[in-house]
Amino acid sequence: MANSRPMAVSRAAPRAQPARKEAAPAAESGPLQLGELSELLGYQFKRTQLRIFEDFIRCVASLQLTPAQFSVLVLLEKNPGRNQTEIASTLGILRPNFVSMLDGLESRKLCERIRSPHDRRSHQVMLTEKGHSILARAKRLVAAKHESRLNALLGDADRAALLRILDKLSAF
Amino acid sequence: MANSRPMAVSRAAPRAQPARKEAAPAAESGPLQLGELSELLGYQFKRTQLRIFEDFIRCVASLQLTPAQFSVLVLLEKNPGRNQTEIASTLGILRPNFVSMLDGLESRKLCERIRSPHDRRSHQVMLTEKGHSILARAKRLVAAKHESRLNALLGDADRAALLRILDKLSAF
DNA sequence: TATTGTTATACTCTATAACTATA
DNA sequence: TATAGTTATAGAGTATAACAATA
Repeated sequence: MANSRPMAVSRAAPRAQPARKEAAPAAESGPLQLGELSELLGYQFKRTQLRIFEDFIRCVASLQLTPAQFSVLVLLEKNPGRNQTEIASTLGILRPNFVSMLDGLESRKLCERIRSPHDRRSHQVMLTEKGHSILARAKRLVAAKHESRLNALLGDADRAALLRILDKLSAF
Repeated sequence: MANSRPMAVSRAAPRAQPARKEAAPAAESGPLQLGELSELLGYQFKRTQLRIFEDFIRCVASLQLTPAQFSVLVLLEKNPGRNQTEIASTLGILRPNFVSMLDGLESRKLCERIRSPHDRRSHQVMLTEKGHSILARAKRLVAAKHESRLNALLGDADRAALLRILDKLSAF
């Protein structure tokens, strides 16, 4: 999990040019220049997303839940009785890969599969009492440690702006 | 690469409650409710980032460059002669994993490793002429197809706001 | 002794094909 | 025949330990 903490993705100190020289020869030491990566949305998105997930994992470490597992539990809570195909596809998880994921959650008694009486091919998936309880605790940890830290850094205005922009990007 | 195109992460149509009933029983059909995932920055970040990378890959498909390979080429252009450890760590890539990545680029004659005369343990990595050329073409494709599509969707103001917020989040 | 590049390895994610049981 | 869940499998991506050459 602990990767080599990479540089600060800083936009600062653009290193003044030697005035006359063309094609700046690049520094021979010190931090590297990111060049156009600084303004490449995909690059910045990826790096930021990794940091956010790292923090999420750290914040709910006591409950041993990954971001993906958390997202499944949230979906089960809000949509009890839906089948595996529906849950998986909503989260962008391929059905074959969702099987072992559910196995993990079910073996921990956080959710259960129940053969649907209406269509015996499918499973109605739902949280157990323990699943509800763990999810509630996870939400509290996320709100108190993870989201609050993000909010403190961003401020209410930028957090709202970010969510609005992310929503806009859902059409991308 | 082509995953099951997941739902629209929409924030719309919150499904009016039946007025008196408590604990809304959740829809029995139709799209699932995302619940608190709608406002979970990490979740929205991840989904958006995947879409952005998919588009990037599609846009530079003719040059067969992944986002990671592109980022290496950009870094080599701006920082010629740096060693593998420096390049890799700047991009958050672990040194062992960077070896095969460089092998791939070098076998395509896009870059070359040169034993440093000052420290014969290390390699000075630099773009070849072909590497410069491919990178220039890649940048044009990214600007003309990828970034322009993002900009069209976001608008200048939101693009700038997003980059500013991402920069703020680099301290996270 | 410490560092650079490297190999080997393992674990997670993601992706596709194909099977079974139901419909 | 089509669909839900499943198995098997393959390929990325990511992580750690350890080795040879060099400092």
